[in-house]
Amino acid sequence: MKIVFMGTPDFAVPTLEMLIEEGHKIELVVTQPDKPKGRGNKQSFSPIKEVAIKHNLPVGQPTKLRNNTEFLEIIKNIAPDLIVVVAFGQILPKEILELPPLGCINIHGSILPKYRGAAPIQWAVIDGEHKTGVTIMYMDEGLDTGDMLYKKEIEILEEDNSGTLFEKMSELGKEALKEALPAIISGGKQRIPQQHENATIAPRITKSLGKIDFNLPATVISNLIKGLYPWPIAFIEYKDMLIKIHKACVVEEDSEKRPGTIVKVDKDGIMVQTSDKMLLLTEIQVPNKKKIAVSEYIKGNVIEEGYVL
RNA sequence: CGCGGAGUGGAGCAGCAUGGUAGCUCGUCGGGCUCAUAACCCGAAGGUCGUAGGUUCAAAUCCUGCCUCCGCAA
Repeated sequence: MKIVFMGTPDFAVPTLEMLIEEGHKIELVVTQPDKPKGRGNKQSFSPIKEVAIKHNLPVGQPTKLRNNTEFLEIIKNIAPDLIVVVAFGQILPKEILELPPLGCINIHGSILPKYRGAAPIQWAVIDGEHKTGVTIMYMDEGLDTGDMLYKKEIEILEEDNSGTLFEKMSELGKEALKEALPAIISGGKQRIPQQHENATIAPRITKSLGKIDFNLPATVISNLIKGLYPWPIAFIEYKDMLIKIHKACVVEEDSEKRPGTIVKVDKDGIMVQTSDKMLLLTEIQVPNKKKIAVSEYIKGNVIEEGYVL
């Protein structure tokens, strides 16, 4: 069986490695073009490209797929039986979707039809969901609207953030696909249409989401901080400084001060009043510096108690 | 040539424009107070100020090269 794999970030890596280990013939690995990255703008490969190179697999990096006849020809010549797409970052045009006899399969990071779109994992954390999962689905022309085939759930723990959940779910996605593969190869008899009326959208995360509003309840803010970790990181404005908040926890106490008031600063962290309880900021980052525990930061810097954020 | 920041006792920082005894907070060690303590008081140890040169009577501080680290943007 000939497979074309499309994917880009770390999230897709376990799945690609699984397909290789299972002995499937990967005819082509498609990933996003190399981009200048890091200090000095050095060119860098996507994690998926790294894996492809390691296994001597051919790599394709089209800038766009839509109206790209050249790339379409390449795929046609390969004549894949199946295309597997994991966090690829581009919409597949109809011509490609219709090409493989076994279809185009996608691993999506939510229990569809909830959280369709670019950032399902982050939004599940931000919304304070207690569980989420992955869905294996047949792709169609819509945004994560295709027929479903298999699901696998996972609990979102108190200590989870988007980063930890990403790691767990990339493994979960791999397992789900592994388990669903026999059904896919046999022709996909169990297509389950989505209940479109229950769909919700998880749009791309932007930095501006990260501004913390202390007029919200502590739990909501805590979820936001966890959902935006490890990127783009929630932040506060303190005296003309943007301070990123990497980690924080809810404290079950109410100081009855105005929301946003810095109630106390010590080695445990920065205690801030919210609309209900208090939030203890424990790991922060000031401009041009790396992230640091508050207990370290206050050894040489001052955070003013009583200041209102 | 993407933009920018930084290298000072174990940690986090100040000092540098106006060169001249190396300072602060924390930690460590010793002692004291206390029923007790991560609290408080007293004391101590610990630094070739990244590196190589230059200017100078004198350089953490001014000049030049080099090394290393970090943040942002994507």
